[in-house]
Amino acid sequence: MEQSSSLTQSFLQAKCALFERLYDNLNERQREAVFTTEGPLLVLAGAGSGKTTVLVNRIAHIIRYGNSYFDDRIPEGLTSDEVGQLRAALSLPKEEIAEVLSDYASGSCPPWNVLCFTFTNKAANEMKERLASTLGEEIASDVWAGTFHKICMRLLRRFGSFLGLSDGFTIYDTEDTRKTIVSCMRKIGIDEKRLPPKTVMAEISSMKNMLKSDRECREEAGKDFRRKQIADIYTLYQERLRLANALDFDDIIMQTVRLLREDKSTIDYCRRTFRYVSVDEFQDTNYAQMQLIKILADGHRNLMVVGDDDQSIYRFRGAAIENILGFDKSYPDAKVIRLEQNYRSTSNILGAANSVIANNLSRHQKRLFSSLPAGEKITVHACENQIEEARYIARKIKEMGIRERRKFSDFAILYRMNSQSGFIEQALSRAAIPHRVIGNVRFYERKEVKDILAYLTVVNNPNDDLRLRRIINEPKRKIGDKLITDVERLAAMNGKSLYGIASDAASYPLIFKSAPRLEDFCNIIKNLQAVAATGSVSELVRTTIETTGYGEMLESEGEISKDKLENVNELVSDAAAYEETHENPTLAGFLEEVSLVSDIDSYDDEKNAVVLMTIHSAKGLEFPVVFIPGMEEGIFPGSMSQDAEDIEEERRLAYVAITRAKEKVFCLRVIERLIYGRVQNNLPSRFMEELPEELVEDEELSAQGANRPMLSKQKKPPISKEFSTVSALKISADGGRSTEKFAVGDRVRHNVFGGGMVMSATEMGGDTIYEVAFDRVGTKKLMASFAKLKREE
DNA sequence: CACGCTCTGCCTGCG
DNA sequence: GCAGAGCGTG
Repeated sequence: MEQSSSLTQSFLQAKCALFERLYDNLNERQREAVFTTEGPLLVLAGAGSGKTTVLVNRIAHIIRYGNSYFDDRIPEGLTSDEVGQLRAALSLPKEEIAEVLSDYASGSCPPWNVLCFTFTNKAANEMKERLASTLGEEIASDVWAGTFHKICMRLLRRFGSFLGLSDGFTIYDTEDTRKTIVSCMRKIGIDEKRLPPKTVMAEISSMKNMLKSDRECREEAGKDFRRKQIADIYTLYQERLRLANALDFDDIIMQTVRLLREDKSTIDYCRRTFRYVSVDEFQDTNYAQMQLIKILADGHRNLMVVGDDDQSIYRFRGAAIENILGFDKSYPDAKVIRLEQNYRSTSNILGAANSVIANNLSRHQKRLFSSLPAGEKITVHACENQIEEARYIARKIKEMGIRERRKFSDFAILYRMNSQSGFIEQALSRAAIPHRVIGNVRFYERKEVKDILAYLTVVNNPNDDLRLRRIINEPKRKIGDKLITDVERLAAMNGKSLYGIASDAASYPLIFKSAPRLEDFCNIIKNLQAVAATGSVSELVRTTIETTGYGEMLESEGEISKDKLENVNELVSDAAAYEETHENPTLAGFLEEVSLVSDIDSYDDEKNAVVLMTIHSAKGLEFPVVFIPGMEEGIFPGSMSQDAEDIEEERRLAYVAITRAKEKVFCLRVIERLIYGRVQNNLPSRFMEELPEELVEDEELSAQGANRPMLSKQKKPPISKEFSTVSALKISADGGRSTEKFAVGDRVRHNVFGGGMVMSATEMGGDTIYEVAFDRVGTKKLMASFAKLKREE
């Protein structure tokens, strides 16, 4: 007894020591997260704290060893010799330790029992690649790793018939959704001016994110007319989706939750399959996704979520930061592990980022630290205008490229909005600096690409009226609006799809005359369906371009449509690439793949080029040198952010931007900004002011603009003759002097427009122009001497 | 039915 | 300042 107890002790010690040795490239906290395979686990992973490493190692660990680290059982018939050998194994190279451990591990887990939600496809692919290098290609490919949408689509394709979804259902993108909603509104007779489709879309989307059906939406609306209208549109919209055999992005999640709640065979399958569930970028999940996670994880309760509340930047899209802030309420027994050591950025950069984010109130308290040297200070710089700002960036890239022998791919330019890229692209081109822009117009959203995809969708799912409408007269086939409307009317009357009517046009007197044209179109589709049934996807794409006349149309347009032709042909190679990377390539699979890619998925850090993208896209990436142009009030934070919560989100965005950098950060701003065709003089961003002075190197005056006075923290603002901005704080300080002055943030009242809030104040020719966001009529610019603004009590 | 003119309305953006 | 939508005309 004595003997065996000490043997047990020795064995367990040796086993744990071996596991620790196996992961000695991780720190203690990271290792703990890897070993904690059972039960709910929240990993609060600060920026650059090795979150992905933990996630990958943990999954590999689960598959290989299960809960072996904490499992106190010992293998049967273990001898003291074996334990001695185990101890001796500590000196072996890691691969051999791994071998030895698998002999003694008490558990392992088939890869298909492991589920991991990632934020982008790119993250999922990277994860699979990293798993492949430790576990081998075959095992890695059996892990369920993907975005919420990918995983849900897999479940919907398999079990969706329960919900009435038939094979080959379509995914509606934002544009399809918008068009459908507009058409629903017209049907009901709701004025698009009074109720913008954009608002309706956002409302319906947020209802779906809250898992609310149209019925619940209507019940909640009560007497609220507007909300009742939205509920009506919601109902009709869902009806349209159902008829078209389509789902929108929000439905993919919502319907999956429904499926799991209502269909026993689905939930049984999932509970059986997903023994281990992990979620990356947990701070950006929404309510529906959280419910999905709970349903899936509640069988085995082996749920690990990783995230950083400070990097939650999708609130505007429904992400519920409460998911991460209140995880311990959903799972009171959750273990919490904080990863606070940053391995990415210099301590100056981290100090700057910490100091900015410290201004946020709603967050998990934590303090990231870096063991890297101080490094360079943050450079803060003001330029005269956006052209100068762009040139400044180009010049710095050249300088640092030569002096510090940097590659172009060391540099990233991260901005608040895509429209900021234009000037910078120009400057980089002129300076012959290779660069790539991520985002802007997404490839799959270009008209010509969407047109070809619409053909493919119709081939796959002829009932998709929306896509059919898109292409029935593209290229022109003399099928005009009048005729389409007639076909639509017949379709509604007979309960058929547009295609159903068009393919049988001769039987309807109303459109009998046009039957040949409609039937010609249907024959094109039928022929393509035949190709789809026998040939490859890429062949189908090529045939589509040829037989629909689309390619011919583009060719005949010559030079103007050269790019379009290229894009369309690019689609053929995309299809070929899809065929190569998938085991059972199908048209439906290709279309799904295409609907679910994001622009960041195409980012390839191997290419030696400067990269331009929004801060949102840069989440999860890192670069040696980061430029952040447009650090101005009204841009970053944007003019749309008003309440404290919006500002906190913007601040998190600033935090994300700064923490992307490993070695150097440039914060840039512009004195005179041309925006929406107007000149704006923005104040420096408050986030710039929040940088600690000792970590900042002020390079305020650009070489070109040195002869002109500039705004700076210390200097008084300049009063140039025709146009200049006065610091809002200044106005506030001088407030009570002569005529009443208002500061940014003040509540004011206007005779006609009513109450509102001052958004900006600009001195101009002795007068002050206030930009006021009125509660009822939106934002207006007013001259102080005319507007007769009063302070609102 | 196609073209061209005017009007509007603008962030970020999973998939 | 620019693109996309709506409207009127040839």
